[in-house]
Amino acid sequence: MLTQRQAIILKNIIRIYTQTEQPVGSKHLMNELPMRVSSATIRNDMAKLEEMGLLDKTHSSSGRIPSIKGYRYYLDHLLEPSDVSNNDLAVIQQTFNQQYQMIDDIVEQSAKILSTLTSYTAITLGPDVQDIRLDGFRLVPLGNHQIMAILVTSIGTVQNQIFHIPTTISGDELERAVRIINDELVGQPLTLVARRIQTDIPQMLMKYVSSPNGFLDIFGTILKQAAADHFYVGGRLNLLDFANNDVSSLKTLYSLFEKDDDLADLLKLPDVETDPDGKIIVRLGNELKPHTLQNYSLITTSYDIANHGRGVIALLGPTSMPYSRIIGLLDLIREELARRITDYYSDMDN
Amino acid sequence: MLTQRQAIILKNIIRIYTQTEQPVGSKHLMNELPMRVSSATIRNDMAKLEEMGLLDKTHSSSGRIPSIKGYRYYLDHLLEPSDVSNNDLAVIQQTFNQQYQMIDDIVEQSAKILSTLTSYTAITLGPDVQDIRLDGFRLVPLGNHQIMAILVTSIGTVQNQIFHIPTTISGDELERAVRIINDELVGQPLTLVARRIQTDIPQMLMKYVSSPNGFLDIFGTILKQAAADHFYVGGRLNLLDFANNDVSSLKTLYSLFEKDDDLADLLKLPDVETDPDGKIIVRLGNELKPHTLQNYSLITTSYDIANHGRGVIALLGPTSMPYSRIIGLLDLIREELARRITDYYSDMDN
DNA sequence: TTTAGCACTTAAAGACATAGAGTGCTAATA
DNA sequence: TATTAGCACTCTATGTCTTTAAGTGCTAAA
Repeated sequence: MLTQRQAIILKNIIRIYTQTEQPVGSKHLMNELPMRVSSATIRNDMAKLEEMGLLDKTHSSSGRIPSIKGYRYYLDHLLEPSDVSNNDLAVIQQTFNQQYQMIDDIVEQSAKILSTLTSYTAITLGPDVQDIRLDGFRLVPLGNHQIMAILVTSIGTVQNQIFHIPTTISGDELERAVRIINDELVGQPLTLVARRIQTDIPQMLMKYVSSPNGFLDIFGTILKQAAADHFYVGGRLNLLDFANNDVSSLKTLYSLFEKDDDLADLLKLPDVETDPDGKIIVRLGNELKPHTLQNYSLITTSYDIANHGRGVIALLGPTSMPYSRIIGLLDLIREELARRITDYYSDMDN
Repeated sequence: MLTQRQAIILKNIIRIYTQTEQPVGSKHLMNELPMRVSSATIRNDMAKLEEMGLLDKTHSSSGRIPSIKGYRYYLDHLLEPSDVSNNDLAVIQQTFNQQYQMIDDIVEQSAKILSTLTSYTAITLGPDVQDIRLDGFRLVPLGNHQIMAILVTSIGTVQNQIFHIPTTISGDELERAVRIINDELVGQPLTLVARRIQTDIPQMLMKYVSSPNGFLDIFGTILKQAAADHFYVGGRLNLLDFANNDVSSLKTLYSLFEKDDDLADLLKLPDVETDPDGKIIVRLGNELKPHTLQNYSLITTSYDIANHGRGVIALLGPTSMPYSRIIGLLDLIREELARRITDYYSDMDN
């Protein structure tokens, strides 16, 4: 257990180190503490904190820097989120205020706001409703043997892709196939739809369409896209500032951002199901699987939309972030994002 | 005028400097020349080349590095493109060989290949036909007051975007409006279409549709997208390697890649109209407007598709590139890209 | 015209001294 | 008993000096 003074010392070393990125010495720290103690006393406490593994030295006679364990202790026991500044508040309100064409635009916008205000890199994911249903499927002939396949889901997201179709498939057949898909599958959860196009649907199509395989390929492709998570990354370029010229880690991180599956692994929290209140979770580099993230810190949280699932907000930055401010900010944006999406749904319903 | 030996010396200094990034000294160079001369002779020639401004020194007793003027001279008078290696050739053939859904996929693929083979950053632009015509316009209702607008051009490119429509516009009206647009404008060049929706089309719509403005906004938006240039950038991450940790130039370059208009300014060659044979043009940093590009070099060329316009291929790299190899490579990819697109068109026509 | 030879220049690397910021420990103090 | 003043010690950062190696320019001979 830490004494109260040790806690204050740890807290302030972390605060100062975040600002200066330099080891903090006892004399310097003396002038930064809320109470008056001598540098020798601070030195004694620092030695104890180091013994406990909460502080490190860069060399035997250097000042102290927080260790990973020290950060962990700080995050678990000492951190108090601070209020969002008026300036930040104004930016958030103003930037969010606009007309959105679809939910994903709001989600994307929140990643932009978060990255702008923090100068780190933000990642957001739209609400992941367990029972997203198929709302409609269209094939639009574009001429030149091209068709555009469009799939709309019950939460308003739209997937589309252009396909080349061989001359052997007639427009008539396609139209019949689309009608069957819509008659049979609209209103059903995407998971069930995915199962059924493997099982009974092919036979059903067979009756009316001569070669259902090409058609099912198209539908399956776009269905898979619709069912997959789509992440938005804001402030990619900020990474250049806080990755200390570590080109190799930059490369792997940028590649990571392109792979939605890997991002999902990284962000989906193990206890996201059981944790109802969207708690903010900070994971330090060593606690993350890809060891590329060693010197970074990842803050994740989730937001709830009543009856419309739960999404994820995350922030990637250096280990030495001003956590108080950042977490206050994240909390506000979480609420704001949820509110905007809720508004969007209620606008849609009337 | 350079003597033959001076030319050889300049050429070899550039060659060695490209490999080592170190100043080249007379003794070292002596062992790298095709003929046997003493270091003193080389020193004399080097002094003359420096006098002419073709070489620089980093300090008074250092070896020589090529000056910008030296590179310019080399590019204009000494450079001989080398043949593409068998290995590169195999990569190009193999990577190009696949089924493409649309022309832009081929253009994008060529940017990827070029950046992979060079380790630099490639930018490509699809063929820019003067008389791209409107091939069709569709509005697909998606439910929830959303519609997808789709515009197809005569060269097979497709633009689509989702819009929110107010309840005041009826589906019937939209359908009528779409029919009028297609009847009146299909087959006409996009430039003319853009003009006509400012002039006579609004009145024409007025007769059949109560409020044509919302509709024209949608059509105008997507028309503008279809008429704009769409660039593909390959090997963005390679920039991290050859930008020497210059974070600020990295940021401006990455931002540049996002702005198609700025890229167009940069890449569209002044003499692209008058130059029929798609010559390869190298522009060094100081010859480019954005002074962010000071330490880089931009190689541009164009490719012709008979009756289907002309596109642009570009490569951004450090000033000290192995130009012989790069230019040979660029030339081959230019031909290959043109061939693939031509094949695509002829496949489409039967 | 070319080359050998030589004096000169400079950057890079190592050796060394010094200042400054920091520590740990001891002994005195409240 | 907890705190503090004092002091010896440690390590980095900085500056100076020296040496080495790679290079140059110039001169005189081939």
